[in-house]
Amino acid sequence: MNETTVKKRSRNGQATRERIFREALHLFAKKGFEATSIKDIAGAVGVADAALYRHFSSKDDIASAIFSFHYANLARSIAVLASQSENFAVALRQLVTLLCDLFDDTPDVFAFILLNQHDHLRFVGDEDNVVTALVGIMQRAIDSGELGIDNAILAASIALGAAIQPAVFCLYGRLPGPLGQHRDTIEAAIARAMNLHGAP
Amino acid sequence: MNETTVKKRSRNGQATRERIFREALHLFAKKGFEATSIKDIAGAVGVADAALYRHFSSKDDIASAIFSFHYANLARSIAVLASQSENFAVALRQLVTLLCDLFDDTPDVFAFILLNQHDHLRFVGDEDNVVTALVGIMQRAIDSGELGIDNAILAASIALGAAIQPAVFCLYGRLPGPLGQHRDTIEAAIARAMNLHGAP
DNA sequence: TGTACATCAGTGAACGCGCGTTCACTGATGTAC
DNA sequence: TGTACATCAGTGAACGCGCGTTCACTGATGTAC
Repeated sequence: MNETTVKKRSRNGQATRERIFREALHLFAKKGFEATSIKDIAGAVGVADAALYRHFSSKDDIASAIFSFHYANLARSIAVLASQSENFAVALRQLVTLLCDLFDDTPDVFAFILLNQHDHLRFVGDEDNVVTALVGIMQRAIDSGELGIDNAILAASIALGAAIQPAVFCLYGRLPGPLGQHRDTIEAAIARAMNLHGAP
Repeated sequence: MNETTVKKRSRNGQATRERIFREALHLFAKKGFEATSIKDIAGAVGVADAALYRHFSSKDDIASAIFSFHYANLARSIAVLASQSENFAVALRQLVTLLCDLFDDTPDVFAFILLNQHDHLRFVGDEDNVVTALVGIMQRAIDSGELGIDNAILAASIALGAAIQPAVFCLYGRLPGPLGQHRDTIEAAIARAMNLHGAP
């Protein structure tokens, strides 16, 4: 035991809160919400179980906070990309790039959203909603004549599935990573699926 | 209390086993495995909790039996469809039809497999495996020159995602059902995505 | 056909375990004067 | 600057609850002779 191992007691709870946030994300992504206990999280952070309750009101609250933060983040990125792309083809390319990067750079975030979406999506409104943003992209492309599928929601689901399922295959080791190496193939396939027409 | 309500005691445990199988599937599909208790299942079946252990060795055993049965069933259907289709385009059409029918006819089965795949897929071998069957279809189409994506696994993931995500949207009420009404659009989109060429 | 016994499906109560959560408490850090 | 007090992050032990599972038992059904 030298002096560097002495427990520091800081009043900056924000730092601990962020470590809980990060470690819980990691465990939830790896094992799932139910299979992760409060003790697991506290152990990973290096504090007693009870300390978690200084920063979050419950186990559910931890998961909700993590999901809301990252999901809203993703939704906002998609909305920004949509508003900044000069046409539908570019928007599709950037969307695929965004999802590939998310998967390759922060696999925990990707896996967590993927695994836990069903428990949280019903609490997410239309604001900062990934699906809403995607459907918006599709509807604009229909209106401008660039998209050759007349149902925006259906088109959004097809494009999303075609982009996400390769990531799922990567996650479970069926497809070698990084996902980015398949980006061009995925993007081209989605572009064909969407039956692109040049804007009139 | 008339005589028709008197509890019958039959020695045919198979019938009870099948009711457990069906009710558990329904509850797992609706609420998920963790959120469904042994009491829930027993209540739905109309027996005491302990009776379940005459037919299955544990709660996990119930879920495993249900998953194995239906997943292997699906995998075999896909393998049959693959072996009986005269070309890749027909196989794709039949695959989409199969998945749409599965969703519309037995939504519980679809939802259960979708929600619980991650807990069970690692115990599934290559025999009777949905992904293996799909990749086989893709590889044959690559060999025959019909498929314009050179990575069979990647192509399988894109096609699967494009077919399944619309079902997920249906399941969560974002896309109006039945899924079958979108079958032609989905199938055409996947065919384009796969960059079909006529067999030489 | 009657009788004695074995088997089977199902019961109700209890068990132990792990979980999320609470509680009184500690000691370091910040603050008012 | 010193002192008294308030606040904060963190602790260890305990709690209660619900869960999956077990157990001894029941009574109807099947079977051997």
